[in-house]
Amino acid sequence: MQLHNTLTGRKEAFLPQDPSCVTMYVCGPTVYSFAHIGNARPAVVFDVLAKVLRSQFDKVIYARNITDIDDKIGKAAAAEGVGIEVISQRFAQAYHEDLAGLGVDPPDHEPLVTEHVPQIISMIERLLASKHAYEAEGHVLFHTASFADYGKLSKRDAQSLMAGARVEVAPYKKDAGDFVLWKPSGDDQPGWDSPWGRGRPGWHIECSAMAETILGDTIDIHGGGHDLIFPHHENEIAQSVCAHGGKPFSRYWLHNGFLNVDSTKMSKSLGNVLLVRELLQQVPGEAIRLLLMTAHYRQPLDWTDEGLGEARKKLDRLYGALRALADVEADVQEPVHAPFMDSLLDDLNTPGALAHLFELAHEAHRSTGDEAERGRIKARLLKSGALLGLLQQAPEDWFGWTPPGSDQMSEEEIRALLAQRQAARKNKDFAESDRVRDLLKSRGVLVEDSKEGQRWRFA
RNA sequence: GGCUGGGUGGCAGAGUGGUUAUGCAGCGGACUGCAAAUCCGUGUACGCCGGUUCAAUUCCGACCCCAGCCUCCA
Repeated sequence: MQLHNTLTGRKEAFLPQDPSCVTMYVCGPTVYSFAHIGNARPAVVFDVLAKVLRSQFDKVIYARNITDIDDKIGKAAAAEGVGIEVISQRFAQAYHEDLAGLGVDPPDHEPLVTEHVPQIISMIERLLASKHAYEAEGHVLFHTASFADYGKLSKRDAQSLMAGARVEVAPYKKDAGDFVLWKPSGDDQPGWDSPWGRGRPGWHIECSAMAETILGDTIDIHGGGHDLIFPHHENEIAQSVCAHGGKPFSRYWLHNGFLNVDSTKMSKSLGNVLLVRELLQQVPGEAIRLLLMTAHYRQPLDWTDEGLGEARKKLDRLYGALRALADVEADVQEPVHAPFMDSLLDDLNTPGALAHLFELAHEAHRSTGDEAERGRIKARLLKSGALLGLLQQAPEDWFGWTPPGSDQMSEEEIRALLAQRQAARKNKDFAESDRVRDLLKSRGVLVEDSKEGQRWRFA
């Protein structure tokens, strides 16, 4: 398998340190509000990666954290006059619901920052002992000048980074590029007792400590959004490498590209933030998932209504092929479609893989008569789809999807009208037949006549 | 300014030193009572300018645009 490694800027053969077990850590959400579609992209990308890895290796340990202590959470809690755990639990649960709606499997581990404070403190103590960190005015800071490789991941020159920092530099920092490991908490802020007084962890140390706790000193893959390369991942490397006596932190770094909405960055001020849960009210989650895979994971992705409509049509096409194979059993012996797999093994090329899936759909419609061949095609479609987290529901369920709470016709009503139309057609009363079809169409129900009889689906 | 990644047919979006991406849309045909679905056929696409090469969209260089990061952010 080939993966693009941000650390080297190249595609490389992926070889885990333990050939029988892959370890992967992905930065998860800070739970202070509902997940938007941009949050969904890494979740889906690394879900696909996990599925592909599981198909190639005996064991995969995938950890994705939840940041449940953060000033934004504190702010939201203060605004409602509740404890931070009320906010973080509410939105962590919402996050789980939203991802389930997108067919994202839970990771093997989902560590909470609040449950790893002792490990965080331990790591900071080690960094202080080895002089990579220093205490100042109740804070503990990481001294970036103490780590020669600082800037390697983001390809930034450490000297110019520190010299060129434009932000106002806190007076207690030795160097502008130093970052906080521990900060003091006021009485009205959440905090934990520590050797440096009551306080709370800085953002970057959390991931280092949780990855260490769950996956060990050196992990195989670390993932996250492109925007996290600097400073978050750069800082994680500095902390972990220095706390582990120079051992590498992550061997491969993977970053997904950003998602724009109508060619514009999503932002609250522009009012174009699309929440996953709102989209799930409008279209099937599978369509959202597929749209997130239509561009290569490292490329930027522009989210548009047109794109979402196309994603639905693509699934109509794929489920249409499965429906055409409804009468045959999938051949369990048949492996995943080979060209499809090759695409995925080439740095997770989902657009290429999807193209091969469409070629299979074409084959499905062309193959007639040869039962065994059709059974193999069906198996390849289903097994390949499973790797992407697609095509796992019954075609009739896909075509019968309606938005929650919509006033669409019930299946009984539709069936009754179809029976009426069938009777009219039998009598060659095509005026009546077309009247019923138009009536259904006006209610969003499209009717098709196939050799197996009438079929319908919601528009 | 520094760093990173891009500019592909009407749209979306892969890929490749010489041969079909794929999907949607369009056009012609088949099938159909008519449709839909499906099938068959159909598009002289690779930012600009040089260079290397028998051959470049694909490699190299310059240029022009675009996006992201450099500050919390997936």
